[in-house]
Amino acid sequence: MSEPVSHLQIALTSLPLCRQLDAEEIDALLRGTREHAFRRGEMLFSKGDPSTGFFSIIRGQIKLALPSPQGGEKVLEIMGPGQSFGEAVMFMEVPYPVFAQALTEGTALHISKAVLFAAMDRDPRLARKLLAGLSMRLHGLIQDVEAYTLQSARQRLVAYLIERAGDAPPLRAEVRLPTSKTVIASRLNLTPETLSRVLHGLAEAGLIEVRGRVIQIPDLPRLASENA
Amino acid sequence: MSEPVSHLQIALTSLPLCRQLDAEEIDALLRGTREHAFRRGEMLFSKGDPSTGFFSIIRGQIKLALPSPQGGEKVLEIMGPGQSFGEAVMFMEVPYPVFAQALTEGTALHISKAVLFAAMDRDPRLARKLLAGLSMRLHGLIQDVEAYTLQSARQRLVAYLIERAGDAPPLRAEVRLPTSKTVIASRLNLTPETLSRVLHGLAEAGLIEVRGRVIQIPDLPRLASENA
DNA sequence: CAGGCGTGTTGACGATCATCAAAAACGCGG
DNA sequence: CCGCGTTTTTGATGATCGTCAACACGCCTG
Repeated sequence: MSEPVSHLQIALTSLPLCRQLDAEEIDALLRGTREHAFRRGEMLFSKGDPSTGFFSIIRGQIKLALPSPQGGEKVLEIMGPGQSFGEAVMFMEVPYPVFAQALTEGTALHISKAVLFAAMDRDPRLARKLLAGLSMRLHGLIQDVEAYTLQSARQRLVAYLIERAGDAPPLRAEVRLPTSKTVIASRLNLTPETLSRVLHGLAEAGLIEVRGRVIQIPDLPRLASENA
Repeated sequence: MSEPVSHLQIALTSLPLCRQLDAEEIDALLRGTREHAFRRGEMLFSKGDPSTGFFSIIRGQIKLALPSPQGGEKVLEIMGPGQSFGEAVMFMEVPYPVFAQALTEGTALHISKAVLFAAMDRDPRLARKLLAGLSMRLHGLIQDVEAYTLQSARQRLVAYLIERAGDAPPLRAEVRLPTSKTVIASRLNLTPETLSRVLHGLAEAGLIEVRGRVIQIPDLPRLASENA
């Protein structure tokens, strides 16, 4: 009666969305789930594509971004293992408003709209989880708007560093940038040049020490007090 | 057996969220619904307040905004009759990330979290509707971020006018600004001075004609082509 | 080890938009 | 129709940040 437990099953079960789901539901979802290995630079989907389900990252990094008219781009989110994206578009009749491109090689799960909707009808907890997830996403976006419209370049960078520092020790905290400074800059709505200068400025003020992608923060509270 | 139909019942039934709900569910929601009359300038809730439910506007206008450190504010949304807000915070354990202030006198419904959650457990369509609503909200915010980060003041204003024009005749379209130019400016992330100048510029280019809060657009496609 | 590409830095310059100040126009109640 | 407060406009000035160009650096390959 019992099938061998695949690594897909394990991956699916460990999704936040799927916690509390019984084995039968997991199996049902599994039937609409495909593993997708991606290469660095690969487009998971483009802006304007129709949605067929949502993605969850197993390994590697993916960026969500908007193309700019002049051929550039604006990075909205840098996502890593355990994070998922593309849920919201499933519930609308519009195509993707952003594109998704791999920053590194890696693998992702694609869960089809059909099996998810079917599972939602059987287990109302799934809908609740999705609502919670979308709400968090919405909240994050509002914070981004707040940053873009109300804060200076320096304030945005400081806020980003502090968020990344998380619960590191308040003294001698260390932050490792998740990807290239160019991408980080776009995420913070800066040019690479401006990011470089602001980092330099913070270092000159003794608030941080930069060594490549690793940034030392000798006094986290003092850095935080910059952002009054 | 049948109660008199209150105006609250009518208001609730006409909510997009409540379409397709049977009379019993409406009555259940009704028990957690309160009517709230508000005056111009009244705060419905402040940033940091805990959520107890969501709001739906019956009559009047309400703005959602972020306070700025220097005492100013950034308007996120200008909402009118039929629109609702505050759904997302119900699904998180965090307080409101924005505040809501009345732009005019009016009335709103407040539907308590408790009765809504109970109704959701009985009717899965409610959850589906909420998911659709939140998804639209998310989509709108992404468009806002796109506008703030990728477009100039002029482009944002043109896009706003075109959106407001909706399906008006392509020639001789007329747009009425929903509120004061100061509030519109903040919504578009401009100062009132800049809004005034950009309006002037568009008028000078023959793209629009401004008479107070009424804006004539002699050639909608030509205005749209401004935003390449 | 040379060459080359992607990434990051630095400097000079400029454009867009905010700020400050003041006048003008509008709306509304008396 | 007048007066007064609010909203909007206009002008002068300036700050922040983007643009363009050149260069440094690491890293990988041939």
